Amino acid sequence: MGMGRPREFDAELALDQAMEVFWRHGYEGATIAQLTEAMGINPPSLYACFGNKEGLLKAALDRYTKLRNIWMEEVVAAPTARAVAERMLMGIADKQTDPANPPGCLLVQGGIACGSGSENVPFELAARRAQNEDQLRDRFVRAKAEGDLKESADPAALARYVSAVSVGMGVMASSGADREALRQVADVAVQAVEAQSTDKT
Amino acid sequence: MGMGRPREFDAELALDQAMEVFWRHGYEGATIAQLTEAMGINPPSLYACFGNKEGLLKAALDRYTKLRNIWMEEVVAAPTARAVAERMLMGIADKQTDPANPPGCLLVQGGIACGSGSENVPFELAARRAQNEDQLRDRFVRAKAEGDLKESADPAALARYVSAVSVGMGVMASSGADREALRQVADVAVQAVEAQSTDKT
DNA sequence: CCAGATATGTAGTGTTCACTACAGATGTGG
DNA sequence: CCACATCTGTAGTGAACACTACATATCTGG
Repeated sequence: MGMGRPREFDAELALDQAMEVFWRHGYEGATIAQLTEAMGINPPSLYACFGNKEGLLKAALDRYTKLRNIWMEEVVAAPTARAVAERMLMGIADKQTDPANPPGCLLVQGGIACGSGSENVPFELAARRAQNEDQLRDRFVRAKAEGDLKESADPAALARYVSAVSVGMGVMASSGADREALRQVADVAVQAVEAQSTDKT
Repeated sequence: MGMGRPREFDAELALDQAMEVFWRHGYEGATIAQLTEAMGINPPSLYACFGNKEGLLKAALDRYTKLRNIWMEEVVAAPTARAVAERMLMGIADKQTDPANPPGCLLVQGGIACGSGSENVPFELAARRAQNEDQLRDRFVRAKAEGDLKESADPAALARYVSAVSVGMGVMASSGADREALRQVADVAVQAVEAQSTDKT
């Protein structure tokens, strides 16, 4: 009972290429031909390794959120709620206009609305955005407990707000907004968090 | 030279139905079969009237933005920059969760990323979102001239910010956020505009 | 070096897509 | 009532899609 022929491509590297195609064209707009060409493999290799197109997307999303979560750890490590929001939104402004990647955010570009055979793709993306929002909410809950946020502040609402702004910035980035424009948005957005904070020093 | 057989369907009514299909499934996710069924016509009638699928989308967008601009007139008629932002974002929260329409905003759901034959669809949507942003900017320029906004305020950045928040809210609505959740986001968001205002009475 | 197992490349499969040819229906102008 | 113009319904068209059958190649365990 041998172990069979080993695969000739690097799955993670191939995933990075697939990720970029989904990022640029969305789930439905990305074709298997584009994906296989970008990945440098043929369709049978893709299907053997990832099951089907949706499986490939999920694998790409796993990789994307994994890297993103590492960054989010740094974000929520900021000392105050205001600093968290600033670090998050300024970082988003930079990342979404990084020329190394397509503009915007994969969790939005991947597919907000889909056709009748792919209804769970938007659902899948939304679930991963919600994870992000939960991390923010937990951090803001702590900020409130620490007296960093006002007693009247609603941590869940604040987290939803920051999440909404970052999504909106992503859409703007994908339609051509440059880094400076996004930073200005982030700068204004942070002031709402500041308004909910206690120490405005 | 006769005038030919008159069309048997109401073009505006048919457009409303097509709009809803694009709104729910996006440009690429919407099929001609779904569109014609919703519109109550057959493909040749669609093509005779709107040219092709993209022409139909543009016609639907024209109708959408026309109705939206009427509403935007009411929004910018609010007395202060803060009131404009509040009226806009609270209205967005309500409209994007109106059960009479699909959730979210057609200018986002229509297609943020598209495949290789439809690159100008996202561009088209972005152009219409930019119109909206311009209306806000003009209003905020006026607010600054009237001393309603601080001297340090950047009307263009504020308009971009409000626009970004509304887009983010739209994405959230399409992924299940209810009206109350969106109103909370709007409430927080308005505070950033308030922070740029002079009279905080 | 052989048997079993898995990967690869070529070359398709059936299905669905946007779009249309065509014939018949329904109007207007003379 | 006739010539002409436009609409409508039926029934497709070729192209592109996600996906796969199959023969071949390359590994491991014995």
